[in-house]
Amino acid sequence: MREFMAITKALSDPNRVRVLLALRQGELCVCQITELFSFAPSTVSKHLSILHHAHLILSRKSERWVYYRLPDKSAPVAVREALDWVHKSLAKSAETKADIKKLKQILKTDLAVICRRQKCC
Amino acid sequence: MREFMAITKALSDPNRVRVLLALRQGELCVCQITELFSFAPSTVSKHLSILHHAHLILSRKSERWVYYRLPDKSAPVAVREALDWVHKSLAKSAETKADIKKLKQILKTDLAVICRRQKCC
DNA sequence: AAGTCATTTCGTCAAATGACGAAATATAAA
DNA sequence: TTTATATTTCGTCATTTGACGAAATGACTT
Repeated sequence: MREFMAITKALSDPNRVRVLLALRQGELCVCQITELFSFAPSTVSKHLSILHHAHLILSRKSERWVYYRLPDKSAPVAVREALDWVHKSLAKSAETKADIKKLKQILKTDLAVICRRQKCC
Repeated sequence: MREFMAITKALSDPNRVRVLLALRQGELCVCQITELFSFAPSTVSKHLSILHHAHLILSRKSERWVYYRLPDKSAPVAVREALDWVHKSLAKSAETKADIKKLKQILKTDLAVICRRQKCC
């Protein structure tokens, strides 16, 4: 029950759901997600930690960056089913399409450039 | 997206999830659910209205009482999948078993008696 | 037509949530 | 070893949420 509620609470914020849908395109580092959302890095980090706590995403550190990704088949059943449900329900939504479009642009740009950009404005 | 978030927000409170699991036993009226939860009737009513708004439950008025039930196959896909996911994840949990046990006792008692009982203490 | 009763709506209040910026942390670069 | 940089943690604040009781609603009974 506690684990299940961690999942539903994680899914109860639209921006966290957007993260899950964005990660279907492949793993992303915090600054790429921050760029996608136009939120403060600390805000994005908090959202990611809530998703991570619910085991809906996994993290990996490499060089200067922390990457988050969706879990594989070995994830708990409740997690896998939640992720499938989210994707099935929203993959075709306008919001998801817009995010994926913006994400494609972000992925074209060098990581270091994106991160540095977030310092000034 | 809006409909989907209505569902996830509805599922983000454990008491609302408990309602969905209880309704697997068959339709229940507000005072029976109130009895199960030991909350104020107004609180239960609010929870039910949130579930109803997300289309996770249906309502029916008969004689003096309002009955709530789970929807049938004709419900939206996202709703059906959510309900299946909840049930699959929690049907065997300790909390669910305890609720069902208490519910069986409640169902043995006459509706009018239960409702009247909620006036005094 | 008035009264009763189950439920809902409204207003209030404490607690939780989600946003931010500043400071702390940890790792890579110089 | 110092500096730079990406991320996280912390404290603050406005908003939302979930609880309650009181009052309103709406449908049977009488």
